[in-house]
Amino acid sequence: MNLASKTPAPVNPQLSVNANPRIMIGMSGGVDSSVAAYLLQQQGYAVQALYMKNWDEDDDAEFCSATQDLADAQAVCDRLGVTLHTRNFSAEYWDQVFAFCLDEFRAGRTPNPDVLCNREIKFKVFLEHAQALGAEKMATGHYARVAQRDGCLRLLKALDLDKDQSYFLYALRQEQLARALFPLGELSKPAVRALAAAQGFGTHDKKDSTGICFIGERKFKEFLSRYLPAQPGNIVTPEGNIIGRHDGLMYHTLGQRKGLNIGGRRDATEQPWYVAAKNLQQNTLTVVQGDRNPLLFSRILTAQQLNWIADEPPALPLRCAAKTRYRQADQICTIEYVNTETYQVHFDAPQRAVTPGQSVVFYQGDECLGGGIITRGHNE
RNA sequence: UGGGGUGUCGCCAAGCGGUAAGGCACUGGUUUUUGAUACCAGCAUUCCCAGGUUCGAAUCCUGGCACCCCAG
Repeated sequence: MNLASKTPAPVNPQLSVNANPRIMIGMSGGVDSSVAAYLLQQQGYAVQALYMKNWDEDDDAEFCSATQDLADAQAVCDRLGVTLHTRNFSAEYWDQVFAFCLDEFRAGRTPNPDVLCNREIKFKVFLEHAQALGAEKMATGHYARVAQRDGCLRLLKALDLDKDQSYFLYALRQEQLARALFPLGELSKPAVRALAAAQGFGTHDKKDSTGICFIGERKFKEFLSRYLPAQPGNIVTPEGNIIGRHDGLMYHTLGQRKGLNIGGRRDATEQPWYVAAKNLQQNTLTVVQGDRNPLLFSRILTAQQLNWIADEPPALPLRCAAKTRYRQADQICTIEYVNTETYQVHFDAPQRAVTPGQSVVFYQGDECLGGGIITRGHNE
């Protein structure tokens, strides 16, 4: 850790609070942010923590888990002698993240709330409050790295490629990265858990949380139906045969199998059915059989709202790699310029379920170049 | 109400006298900080109903009932 040379690790952090850089760690009550806080302290930072509650829970289960998360975060902070602040940014989350997502669902697209949440909440609202509380920098438990290279900050994949979360961070800008630290970027998940156990953190064996950040795991359709009421329509084949009913296009996404309720048919094979397209005008869901069905694949995608981590777009066309979904293996592609707002990505191999509203994120080796929102997948 | 056909899990469907395959759907779990996908597990003591034959019947017989097709 070279940081040690810049800021000699104090024997007792309490004695040098004023001398060391002040940092605010976003704590969720999970093992990752617990260990991140510990590591920052080891590196000599004057650490304070901020627990955010950005969703006013609407059911008891969520309330309980939020309460437990806060208690877990507090326990870790107590152990580290770190002050834990709490803030409720529900209004900001709703306005900057959720309302936009609802609009996207209404438009038949599939938004990624967490990409937005990082840009608008964690690395904006949170950062501003951290600074207001006296911190110079902020940190999170994300698995990603930042490095200075050729005069600007680069976002790099985590060393643990199995946990790499750079996909969710592609929408950040230089000024945000300049204030952010990711202490876990060079550690493996097992190493993080081992550190947590060694420190006696109760979170060391806590199950990783999944689901939309701050909202948590939900039964998707049931959850969304509270905000977007059912709008039943027909499920059709590409030939136009009606073979079922759906409760609303927004409850399904491209490539999805579950929830179609299509059983065996005399006129079809035994393969499962998948969503191939949505038709908003007719309110129909087009489905096809077989997870390798050609109608589920796209060789090209069009993307907008691009963000380049390095601020400037790279020279195009550019051969690089891309992911159209989190945890997907890198896919070789060529990025082509269409106009200032629009780019096309041509994949060497057809991609399954390229979905409007989702993010395409570009990589060159271990560097995340940026990404954008998919507006459509196509083959020519 | 003459002839023919069919009735097995929510759906498709094997079985054809030896003690209920499989797929889809669904449910649960694993993986996963989106939505998905994938993977694993569960899912008919019972075969339209009632009798009968048999050591033994979803499978054979009889009688009902229902649906489909062709004739009316």
